[in-house]
Amino acid sequence: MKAKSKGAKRRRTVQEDAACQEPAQKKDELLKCSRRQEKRNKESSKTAARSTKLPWSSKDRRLRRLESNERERQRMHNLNNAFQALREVIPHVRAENKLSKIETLTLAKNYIKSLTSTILRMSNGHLPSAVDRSGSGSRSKLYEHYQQQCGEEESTEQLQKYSTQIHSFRQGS
DNA sequence: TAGGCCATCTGGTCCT
DNA sequence: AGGACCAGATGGCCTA
Repeated sequence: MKAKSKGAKRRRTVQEDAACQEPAQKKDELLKCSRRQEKRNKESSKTAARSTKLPWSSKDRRLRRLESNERERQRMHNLNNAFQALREVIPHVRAENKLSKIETLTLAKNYIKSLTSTILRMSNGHLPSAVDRSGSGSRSKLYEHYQQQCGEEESTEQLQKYSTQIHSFRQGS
């Protein structure tokens, strides 16, 4: 896996896009900006035609769109914070090798499985705090849930799988 | 330079 | 009705 040592990067916002109109822009940048602008104009004329019945003026729509964008940006930032928090509780990963989102989720899933399997092995499948007292037997809910998720044969392989994965992430980075 | 990863914008749909 | 959520599109940055 690649090392992720990217600096802070941020896509231009619509407001910042206005700078694209500067004559000093490089040729390809101008092309990209104008293409984007063109697409936006096409989209906005499409939506304008579609929503002629709506009570919003085009100025209002624009304003509401900008507010929406801001909320969406905030939402994605929150999501990224959650990803970061998750990265920080997965052990054996060096901080400078930032896990991608998919790696984080995959590793977290296998980490949870390996922990569950370890707990069950250490407790022989009988956890006093997790015993189902409804009368369905002595097996813990944790054990039952785990078997539903993993199946019998997988339960002993999780730790190995997790270690292998960590190893490969570290090597690839 | 291609490919991976990511941020942002956007419109549609769901939920409160 | 309005905000949250989602997925697709787009383009920037970085590395091999």
